[in-house]
Amino acid sequence: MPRERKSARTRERILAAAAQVLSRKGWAGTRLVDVAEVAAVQAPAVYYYWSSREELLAEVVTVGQQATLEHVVASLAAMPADASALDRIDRAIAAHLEVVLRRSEFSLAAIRNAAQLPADIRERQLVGQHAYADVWRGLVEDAVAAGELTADVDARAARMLVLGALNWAPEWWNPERGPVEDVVATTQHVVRRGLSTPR
Amino acid sequence: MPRERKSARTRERILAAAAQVLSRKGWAGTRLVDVAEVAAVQAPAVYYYWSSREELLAEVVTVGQQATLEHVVASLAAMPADASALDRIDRAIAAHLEVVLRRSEFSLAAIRNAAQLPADIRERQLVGQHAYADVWRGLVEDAVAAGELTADVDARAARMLVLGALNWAPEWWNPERGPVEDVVATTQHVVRRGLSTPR
DNA sequence: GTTAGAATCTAACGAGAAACAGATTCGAGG
DNA sequence: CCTCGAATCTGTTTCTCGTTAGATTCTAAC
Repeated sequence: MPRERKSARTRERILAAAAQVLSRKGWAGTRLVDVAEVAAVQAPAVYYYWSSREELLAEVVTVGQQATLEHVVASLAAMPADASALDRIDRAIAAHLEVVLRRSEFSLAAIRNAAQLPADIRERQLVGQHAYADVWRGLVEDAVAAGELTADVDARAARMLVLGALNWAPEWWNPERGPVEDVVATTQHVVRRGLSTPR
Repeated sequence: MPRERKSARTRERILAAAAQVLSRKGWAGTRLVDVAEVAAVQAPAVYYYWSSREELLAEVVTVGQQATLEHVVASLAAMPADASALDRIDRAIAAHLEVVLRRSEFSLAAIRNAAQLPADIRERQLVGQHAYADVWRGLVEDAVAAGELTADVDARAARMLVLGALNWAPEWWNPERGPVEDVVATTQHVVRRGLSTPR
């Protein structure tokens, strides 16, 4: 097996281990020894791939954040151009939940630690967060403009309530309770009713 | 001024300071020096009131958790006995939001750190969490039984989606954007529509 | 095989923070 | 005033953990 591959795999293993520990122990509580143990490696091996603990953890957060943005954007891009605004919201809900429930360690690490990041990293994180918020703002605005979505509630609040419900899902869902698809369906159902124009 | 009062006030000041730091820095990142600085006291003063750092932080979490439970239960108890199930849910939403948005430091400390608690404290915390979940389970079951609430979605998932939206609110709401009452109204509106039986 | 470089380890240092001990100030009652 | 105890501080100890240095093993190419 080629050298590059093996090295890259070790790097991924450490990164995944860091995500796991970070999501459970928090930013300050994540010790390199624990990360190393999960990755089946000694702590100093981390310094072969990252220049500091902070950089490793920052990468975990970035990956966790980007994964959601990219998957949602890609899912939306894959839809037919004439899809209705509400259908696009349904799709975004599904995509968001798929990431946070399936790649939950990275997502959880990013979500749970957002408020605890050191100032400089927090700043970078906010940029990505705003980019993602823009996607949803667009989705909601389109739906309101198309009359498919009720205009009698504060759009920002409504949007954040939905995102809150989505981000919270990993806290209570676990695979043993049933397939991701069921949660997705329920969420789409509730959100669609909650936001759509009453007839 | 009586001695007891002053002493009790210092204790409260330290506890509030701990809540503030804990909500921003996370369980492991909360240093006694920082707490002490916010409380305008030296670090060892903490040991006059608590036997360890862990006990202080645990109390913050307990208070943050209990505050929500108690306020919601008290609000529901104050309602007329013949209130409809949906009205009771509206009231619970309002009460929950009032606590997490107004007493946000304790709530945030409890919510954000729930997953990072040391095992023994986490266990105690789960007991309270289940007690609170029971209250909501009851609310939802009553509404379904009364036919005021749609029975065609998974009740547990729906309940957790709502609680997620509520718990997430402090992450995006801030007083400058407008009064708590507005958020409460929007939330009640969206949830009521999201869960109620389609006509 | 041998070697060079990549990958990983073992051992040790040093900063930072919790906890403890003892000294000190403050404030109410005699 | 003066004293006694409550409340808080200063100085010190101990331990944990990130980081560094240097040694060591593994692997691909010649």
